[in-house]
Parts: sequence; C-alpha cells; structure tokens
Amino acid sequence: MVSIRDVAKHASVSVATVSRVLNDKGYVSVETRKKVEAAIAELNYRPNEVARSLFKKQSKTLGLILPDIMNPFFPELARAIEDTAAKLGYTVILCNSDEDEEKAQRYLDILLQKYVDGIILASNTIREKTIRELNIPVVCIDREISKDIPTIVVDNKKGARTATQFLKDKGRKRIAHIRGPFDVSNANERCEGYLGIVSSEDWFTESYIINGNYHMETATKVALALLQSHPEVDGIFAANDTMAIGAMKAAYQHGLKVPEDISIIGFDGIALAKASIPELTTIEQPLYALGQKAAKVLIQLIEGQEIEKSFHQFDVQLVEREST
Amino acid sequence: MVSIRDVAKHASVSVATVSRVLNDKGYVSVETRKKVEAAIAELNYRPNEVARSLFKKQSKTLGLILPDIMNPFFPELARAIEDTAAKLGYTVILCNSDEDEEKAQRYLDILLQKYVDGIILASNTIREKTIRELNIPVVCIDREISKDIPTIVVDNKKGARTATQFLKDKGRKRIAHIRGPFDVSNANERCEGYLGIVSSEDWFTESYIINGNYHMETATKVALALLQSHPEVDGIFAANDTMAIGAMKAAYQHGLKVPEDISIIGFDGIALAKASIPELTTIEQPLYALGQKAAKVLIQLIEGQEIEKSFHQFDVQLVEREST
DNA sequence: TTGTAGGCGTTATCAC
DNA sequence: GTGATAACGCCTACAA
Repeated sequence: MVSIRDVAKHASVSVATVSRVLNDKGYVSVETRKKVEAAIAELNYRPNEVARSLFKKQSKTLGLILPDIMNPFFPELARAIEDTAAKLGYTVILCNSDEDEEKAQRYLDILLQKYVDGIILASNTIREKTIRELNIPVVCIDREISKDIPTIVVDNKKGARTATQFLKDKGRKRIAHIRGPFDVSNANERCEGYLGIVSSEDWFTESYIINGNYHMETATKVALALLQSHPEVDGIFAANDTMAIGAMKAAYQHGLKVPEDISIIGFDGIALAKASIPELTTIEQPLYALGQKAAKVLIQLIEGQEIEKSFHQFDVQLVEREST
Repeated sequence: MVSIRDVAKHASVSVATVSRVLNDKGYVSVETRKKVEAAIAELNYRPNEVARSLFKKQSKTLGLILPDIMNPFFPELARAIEDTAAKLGYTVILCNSDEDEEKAQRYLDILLQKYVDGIILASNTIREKTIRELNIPVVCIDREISKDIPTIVVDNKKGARTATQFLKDKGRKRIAHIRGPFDVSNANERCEGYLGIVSSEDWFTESYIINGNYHMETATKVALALLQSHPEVDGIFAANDTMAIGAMKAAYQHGLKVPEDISIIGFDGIALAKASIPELTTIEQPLYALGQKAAKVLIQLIEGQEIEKSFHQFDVQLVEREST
C-alpha cells in the first residue's frame, strides 16, 4: 500500500503538503498542488482510512443493529440506510441482535471499539441509560425506547385504527386482532388502535385479541384456533403482514375463502404483501423513507448540525389489494 | 475513552506489560497480571480496535458486496455470513452494488481503504483481474466469476434438471422455462439443466424459454404472454422463486388453477416460497449453509490456514409443496 | 507557502 | 519479567 510519505517523496514535497491538498486545507500554491495531484494519480494513492480514523477519532462508519435481517421487514430499511449512508460518505456495519439484550450489548461494545460514528438501533431490549452511556449519537427506528432519543417511527395507533375501521366499512361484523409481542412498543400501539375502534362494540370481547409473535407459523396456528372457536369472525387485522399471510393460510385451511368469507388486513407493506395470492391489503409504512430519514438524522447528529426535531413520526397509508 | 496508557498508569506498570496481558503474549508474572487485570476491570478498559488495525494492517472486518439486500434471496445469506463472522470475531460491512460495476468498484476501493481483511462477493460484473488486484482474500458466492477464485455455489444444472424432470414425472406434457438474466452464470446453468431434460422432446421449441430478470413483475408479464400464446403449456419451471410466484399470478390472471391446470416450480427456497398460497414447490438451496461456508472459508484464508479446496458446490434439494 | 515534529492507541523489538 | 521506544499512516500546530 502506498502511503502519504510515498506521495510526498514522489512529488518532492513534505507529507504536510500532501495532506493539505488531500483535505483542501491550508495554503498550497497552485503549482505544488498540481505536482501533488499528479503524484497521487500516478501512484494511485488512496488515503488510509484507518490511520485517519485513529487520528480523528471517527471512522465514517455507522452501526446498524436490528433484530434479524431475515425478517422481511428489515431489508428495505437496511437498504435505505445503506444507500443514504453511502451517499454521505459512510459505510454501515450490520448486526443482528435477535432481540437478545446480551447480544446487542456485545455489538454495542464492539462498535464502540471500532470507533463507529453513530448507531441506528431497532431494539426493545436496550434501555435509555445504556444508550446514553455510549456517548455517541444513536437513532432509534421502528421501536421507540425513549422520547429523549432521536426516533423514527410511524403512527402505529392511527394505522391500526384505519385498518380496523376499513374492515368495519367493508361490512365486517366480528373483527379479530392478531397482536404482536407485548414487549414491542409498536405491537402495543397497534393493539390500542384496534381497541379504539372495536372496544365499544357490543360484540367485542377480549377473546378476539390473540397473541402472535410477528412470525407466520405461530400466526397460522393461533388464527386457526380462533376460527375454530369463533366461527363468527369475518375479519382479521394482523399486526404485521407476515402474520396476516399466516392468517390467510389458516383461513384456507379452515375452508374459508379470502376475501369472500373473511377479510384480512396486515400492517407494514413489506414486499411479501404484494407477492401473496391473493395480494394482501395492508397499512403501508414508508419503509425506505424511514430508513433514509434515520440515516440522515444520525449523520446530522454526527456532524454536529442542529436538528430541528428529534422525534419523527411518519404517516402510514392504507393500500387496498385483494384480501379485503 | 480510556487508553492503554491509563491502564498502565493505574496499575503502575508500563504499556508494554499491559499489552502483554491483553494479548497473552510474552512473560508476565502472575502478580503483575492480576494488577493489570484489576486495572482493566476497574477502568472498564477496552482496547481501541482502530489503533490495533493500524498497526496490524487488518481490521477484523469483512466486506459483503451483494446486488441488493432487498432481493429476498440475500437476507438469509447475509445473516449466515454475519452470524459466522461474529462468532469468529469479525464484523461485516454491508454493500449493495445493484449489479452496477462502477458502484461495486467504488465499494471495493472503500473497503480496501478501511483495511477490511477480506470480501465476500456476489457479483457478475466484477472480473477476475480486478479481484486479483485487491490483494486480499475474496470469496465469491452464488455467482461464479472464475474457477481460480474461491467460490461457494450450488449445483444449478442438476437442480434445474431435477425440477424439470419432476414436472415431467407429474405428467406435465408441455413444460416452459422462465430463465434469469443472461449475464448471471447461475441463470445460464439452470437453463442448460432445463434444456438437458426437454431439448430432445418432440414438442420442444425455443419459444418455451422466456426471458425473465429474476423479478416478479416482469415474470408475471412474460408468463402471461406465454400462457396466451401457448395455451398448451401445463408446467413452468422458473429459474427462481420470485419469478415462480410471478408465474403463479399470471396463471391466476389467465384463469388457470395451480396446481390443477398448471404446475409451477421455482428455485432457491427463499422464505417467500413458504408464504405463498399455494405454497411453492421449489429446488431449495441450503442458503444458510452457503453463507456460513463462505464466511468460514474467507476467514480461513485471512488467517492463513490451508484450504483443502476452494470451489465448493453444494447440493440442492427438491421440496414438494402445493404448486405442483 | 512549506516543512518539522508530535501524537492518535497499539504492538513488537530491544535492552535491562 | 519488565520497560523504553519505534513504528503503523495520518493530521495539525508551530516554525520557518
């Protein structure tokens, strides 16, 4: 690897001068600059980012900690973050935490040791205090940890209301809800939204709320049980698309036609929703925009720019397809 | 951030000694070691990886360049790679190349500047020469660039033969193929496999091979056109699952029932295949194992261990579900 | 306008 | 056994 010293020698100047033209800082005569640039080109020199990082105490690297990139919700987010980061000169380290606090903590340590400039975090196990102690900018996404930490989320409650109301408007009389995990904030918000619409209905009972874990298989199982015990159910709002697909499977297994016999609506707007047959009606999150925003805010924070506001709640949109 | 110097001072020893206990290298008396360890614990000291990297010229970081993490084929691969890397003490930088040579090249440069220790590459735009010039270990995955570069792939041809033969065995008489892009090696291999089974059939014509691009929408379009112009087609082997789903959509749009009127089989075994209704029969790749192997081989290469062989071709497995 | 030199936090080579 | 000290490649006072 050719170093700044080689360039200096080649151009018969000092390393300081080379550094100056490299960073466009300080005075350099046009002539010397040209000489240096020629040397750089000739030697195909590229500054060593590690040395730079050591000196500057920052690495132009972001950490991205999410539960599991295999969860179809995250790839689009990750892509948006990576795109935006790249555009702004940053690189991103991918970490899968599996919602495991210890694992997340380990990644946090490693990222710190590697001098990452900031972290984007989708987690419900990490607490505010831990984040504060990191002493580097952190942006939370999808899951809110504290109002005092920059956060990019979506209006879950409103989206859930929209979904439930939509089912009602479609003439559905008994609307059930497959909720997400209790320790995930958005799952609780979505459940609240659902309740906001149905809790005053005379038919409503708690048994219309069944517990899912955001995964398909479990959703199929619990939905099937629901359909068996409550054959009157004619509409399901699942707290995410994956579970909605699971519910569709359950409906078929139970001999029900979607959407003729039962309407199913999801939440998230992942690619899967468009790939299912019938295609899934869902509450679509602007996933790419969320990721983009997260990266932008984080980098602003890193670069010390003033942030207008730190809590961003995006709107969500009903996309009607074939399952309702 | 507390540095090795702070620890040294705290333990009243020299930095050299601290370094020795840190790396378990050289002689350190039990007593001093204990002192140092106490100081480390007390100050909660963690060595600075950047400084380490600078000195050692390696960063315990891997680069992962793939076309697009949003393509459902890649998350599982990425996850396996990240898991394995983490277990072995490495971290991974995610890069999306969009099959764009220039973009990939840019990432390569950046990764080099960051001293990554090795790169895992899924690309068909980068040439062998470019890889050689990197002067760091590279392993290719999913797409073969050269027999001389460590590569992890699957027996595409055989898998394609299996798929096509399976359709035949199911009694399908006119089997079409939606192929992948011409510049992707596995697409060509899969097409060859298909041809191996059908090219000698008397009904076979080139018009049974239609061009897809591994994406769903296009597949739906071309499959629909095929079904219209060739209503006799009763089986489709799509070169990947995403296109197989697209073909299912086309079948439904055309008024055909799957699998009653037409059988459809995919390739890859992505999660989507299990989520579709009906569930997709497919040729399943051991995705996680592939990623794991890639990471392991790369790290072996990095750590200078001898590699038994560098070209790994995994077997593929027919998974029969509901679409055939 | 340019060069010298010290330091970022580690590791490794020598002395002692 | 332990401690100075010179790298690693870069940046930035400070001098010249």
